[in-house]
Amino acid sequence: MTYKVQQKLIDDSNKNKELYLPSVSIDCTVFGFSEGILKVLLIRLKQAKQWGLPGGYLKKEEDLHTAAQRILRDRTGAGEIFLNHFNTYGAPYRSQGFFKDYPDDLWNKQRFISIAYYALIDFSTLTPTPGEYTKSAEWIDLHELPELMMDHGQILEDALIQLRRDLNYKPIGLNLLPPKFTMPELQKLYETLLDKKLNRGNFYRKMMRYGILTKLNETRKGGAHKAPDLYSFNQEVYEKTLKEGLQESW
Amino acid sequence: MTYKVQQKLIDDSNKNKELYLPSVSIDCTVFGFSEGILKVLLIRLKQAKQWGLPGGYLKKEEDLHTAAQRILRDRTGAGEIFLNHFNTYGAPYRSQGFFKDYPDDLWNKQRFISIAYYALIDFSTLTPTPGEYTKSAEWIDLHELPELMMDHGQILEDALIQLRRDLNYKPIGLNLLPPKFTMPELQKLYETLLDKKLNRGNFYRKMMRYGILTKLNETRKGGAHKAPDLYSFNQEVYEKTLKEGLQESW
DNA sequence: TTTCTATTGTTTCAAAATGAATCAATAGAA
DNA sequence: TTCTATTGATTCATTTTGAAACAATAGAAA
Repeated sequence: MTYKVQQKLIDDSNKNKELYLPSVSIDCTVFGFSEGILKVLLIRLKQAKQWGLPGGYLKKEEDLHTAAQRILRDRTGAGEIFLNHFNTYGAPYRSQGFFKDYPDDLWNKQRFISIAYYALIDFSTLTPTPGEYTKSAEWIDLHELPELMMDHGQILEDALIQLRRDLNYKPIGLNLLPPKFTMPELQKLYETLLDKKLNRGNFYRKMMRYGILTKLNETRKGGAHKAPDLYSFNQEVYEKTLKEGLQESW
Repeated sequence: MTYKVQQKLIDDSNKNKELYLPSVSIDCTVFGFSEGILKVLLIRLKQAKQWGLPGGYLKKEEDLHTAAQRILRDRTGAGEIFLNHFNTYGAPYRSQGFFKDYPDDLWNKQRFISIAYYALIDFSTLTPTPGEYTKSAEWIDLHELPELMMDHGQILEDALIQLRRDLNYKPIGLNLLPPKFTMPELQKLYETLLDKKLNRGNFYRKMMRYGILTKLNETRKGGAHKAPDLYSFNQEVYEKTLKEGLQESW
């Protein structure tokens, strides 16, 4: 490691110690959907070979959600995003492998308990731009995942499981469709997130029964074949459903 | 505050700083069920007026789940308990009110991000005993909750919501019944956790369909009226169901 | 302009699940 | 021996689901 790199590390380390709460980090799994393709936002830190989830630290007086938003914004330029906390990762030596070539007194090398969030956005509206510490920031297709640093592979896997489970409880994902959308578009979203084909008629019927959609007097012309109807959310019912959930079972 | 109390505080503070990771704490919401009554394990710290959830800190090289287990054991004497992480609480000044009369350099007064777990056990098998820092540790009926310290009221409320939701996914709670149990006992458990009456015939039918129960060739004699059949879990199917969940919906 | 075709909107019908009620069996109490 | 409350299990109507069908239609092809 050159002297210059070494010095930058020490400077950053001191700055971090000043600014951030020790022991706590935040990792965000940002899923991106567009036209039937599901991607995830990954970054590569400078000097790192492996990809990882965008993450960061918590400022000493900062709220957790605010921090998660800020970290995402720094990495991606994304604005207000609906973030869901789903798990916490704190195995004692989870970062040991990653930092093995770094000095032990590096602030970043201490043990961190990482609070994990996931989010879902439209990747076509966002071109990731690498930030100060990252050499790459890209949307990676979920079917072409590289090996990830530390326990980020596990975090990503868990996030996807949680996202799929949440689909049963919340009209999640609707917030990444445009204001007006068609039933096939909505179905495609569900199929992509679940990685599973759904029956068209049954999907239509079930969605309509939830009552969260308002059918507009417009169709999406332009494509070949029959023009599909356009829908928007019934914002009122949508909010209510977000709180109460789609189904109960017991 | 007397000199002696003050000195103890400082000693503990130094000991804590030595032993534990900064910024991270753990809170456990332990629900206790027995004979149709649902309670929660609450403690009162020495010098504290309000009740709170049993919580503690994470040792510098300790695993999160191990720490949660240890904290629970210290407070309750409980052995191996199935703990579920459900949320994290980290509002910047969440403990400010509680510690307002304490010196600012007290280790415990720093900002903590609390990792929250819930557990479910049979309260009749466990008599809580106050530990070193607690003057009381008791099972409190869920319908007679006192006001709790800090954000513990919120944590408890969230834990119950999560527990109820998990009932749809996991045969949770079964682990707090004795090895042999009756269908009415199982139903009572569900009714208590959900705070809702369930139809007897339908509950029976649904439970049987899951296939997680094995009917034994025994009945529970002794009570008045017809003796109910005894069941045990089909351990194999139980494990599988824990992984895959009871229902999918999509 | 007419015909064709793939896609969409909606319905149908059988199968499965659910809700509510019923009936037979039975352990202990009267 | 009879009575009674509870349990095990089933019935039946209703609702939901799964799978398929049919009608409508925008643009492509002829």
